[in-house]
Parts: sequence; C-alpha cells; structure tokens
Amino acid sequence: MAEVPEVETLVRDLQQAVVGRRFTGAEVLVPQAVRFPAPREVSERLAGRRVLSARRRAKFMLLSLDDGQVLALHLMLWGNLALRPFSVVKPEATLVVFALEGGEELVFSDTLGYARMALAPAEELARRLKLDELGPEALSDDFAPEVLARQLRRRRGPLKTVLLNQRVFAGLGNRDADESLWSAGLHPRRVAGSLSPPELLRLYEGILEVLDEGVRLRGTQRDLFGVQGGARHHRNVFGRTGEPCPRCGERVRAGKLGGRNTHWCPTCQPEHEATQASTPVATGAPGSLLDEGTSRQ
DNA sequence: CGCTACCTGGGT
DNA sequence: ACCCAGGTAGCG
Repeated sequence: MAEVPEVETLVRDLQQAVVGRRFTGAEVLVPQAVRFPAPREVSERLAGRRVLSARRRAKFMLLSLDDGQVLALHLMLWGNLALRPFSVVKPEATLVVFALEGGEELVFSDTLGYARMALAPAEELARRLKLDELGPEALSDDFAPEVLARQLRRRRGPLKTVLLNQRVFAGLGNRDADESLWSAGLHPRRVAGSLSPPELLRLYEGILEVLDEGVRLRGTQRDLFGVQGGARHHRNVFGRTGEPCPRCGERVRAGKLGGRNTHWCPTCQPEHEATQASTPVATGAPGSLLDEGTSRQ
C-alpha cells in the first residue's frame, strides 16, 4: 500500500518514462474517482497535452502539463499506477486510463476504490486540494530537527497522531510512523509537544532513516513498470505483533491509536511522564491490569 | 482535535 | 457473516 516511499518511487519513474510525452486522451471507468473536473471533461482536457514535470507533495503525485494544468493522483490506501502497452482489456479495479502517445497507457486502479484524481489549472488545483496547507516535507533538503521541533511544539495530541497529520508534517504514513517511532525509541502516545531536544533529534534521524531506506529499496509495492519493490520485509515493528523486537527481543505490541493500527516495543519505547494515559487499546485485554506481556495482534 | 464515511477483497 | 485495511475530507 502507498506511503511516501511508494509514491516517491512512482514519481521518479514518471520523471523517467512519462515526462516529455503527450497524453492522447483518457478513459474514465469509475466517475467517482474524478474529484474534478466533470469526469467526461477529463479526456478532452488532457488530449494533446505534454507532461512537463512530475513531483510529489505529501502523498499526491503531481504532473504539470504544457497548458498550465496539473494532473493530481492520490493512491489513498490501495491504489496503484502502472505504465504498460495499450490494451483493450483493462486490469481489475481500473478507475482511469490515461493514454500516451506512442501506444502506451497509464493505468490508475484501486480495488478499494478510494484513490482519486483531479485536473485543473495549477492555482485552482492547489487551492481545491489545499496543497498550500500541507506541512513541511520530510524528504526535503530543508527538513531539520528544528523544523520538527517547530511543528510539534504546543501540540498536545499523541505524537503518532500528530505525525500522521499531513498538514502538520508531510511524509509519514501509518507504517512509517510506527517504524520511525521505534527507531527513535519514542512511545506513540507521547505528548507531541513534550519531546526534549535529544528526543527530537532521534525522531528526526529515525524518520530520515525509515524514509531513505524505503526510497532506496523502491518501496514495498510494484513500481510504474510492474517491478516489485524491495522494502516489503524491512519492518521492525509494523505488522510484527508478538514477534521479538529486533533490538531487545521483547515481544512487539499492537493496539489502536486514533483508529489506526499501531505497533511498538514496550521496552525500547517506554512510557514516559508525558505519555498520555489512555492506552492504545490493548487488543483483547479489556480493563487490563495485565499490562505485562498481554499484547496480541 | 477526534470521529465517521468512503469502498471492496481477503482474512478470520 | 463479519471485520478489517499502510488515507483523507468533512463534520461536530
């Protein structure tokens, strides 16, 4: 599924294989996948347009076109984007197909059906998608511990929940947030604004480590050309409930935080005076006085 | 800031 | 049969 390393991988592939080429049209199979304009206008607005650039902002893929429009694609949870030779037969769960000159097509698909596209002149697109309201990018040369400090300062919510809010900080998804917190040795429920300078530095380094490795391995899913990424099994805590923590051997715990699956090592990521009381629901341990060792998936 | 809706395939 | 999923917008 799509977090920043997966989206970044696709964007790099788009830069290599799609930038400089022209769309010849588009076929909208699922009108709901088009936020704007009206679904039937998409093909006409794209036909003949050359792609000038591809970039990523948070988890949006943004293709700038030669008439000032921007095509935005968001994979949400399970979306996929693939470049392939034109074929009349469309893959399962195809939402929109973008035809390129030269007989290839970009297939935008999603079995869950949450993925969305949007197309509009740059300024309008930025306004309607609120791109200017997104927080600083983790994968940016400007990212620094002080940036993290500024964004977290005065936030009273749980650290992980705040880190997942792309308007505060753009770059982490559920998996990468858990992995970054494990790397930094910070409990997901720490009060976001309570981190000391050394803790902020550890978190900064953890985030960079997790994202850099994810990007280096080209994510966990297939790239634009269908090649499987190498990061699938590079997880320390996410989805490893009950397995030993790679650092200390303690069993990895799981629970819900802000409605999201959350995984952590109780030893490496200890509770703290500024850890919020309401525990991520220890799944299956209602009213748990059974704190020690009662984690499960 | 926290909750729900949005959808469907796959797992329990 | 039921529950859930790595994200986000929109609402109270």
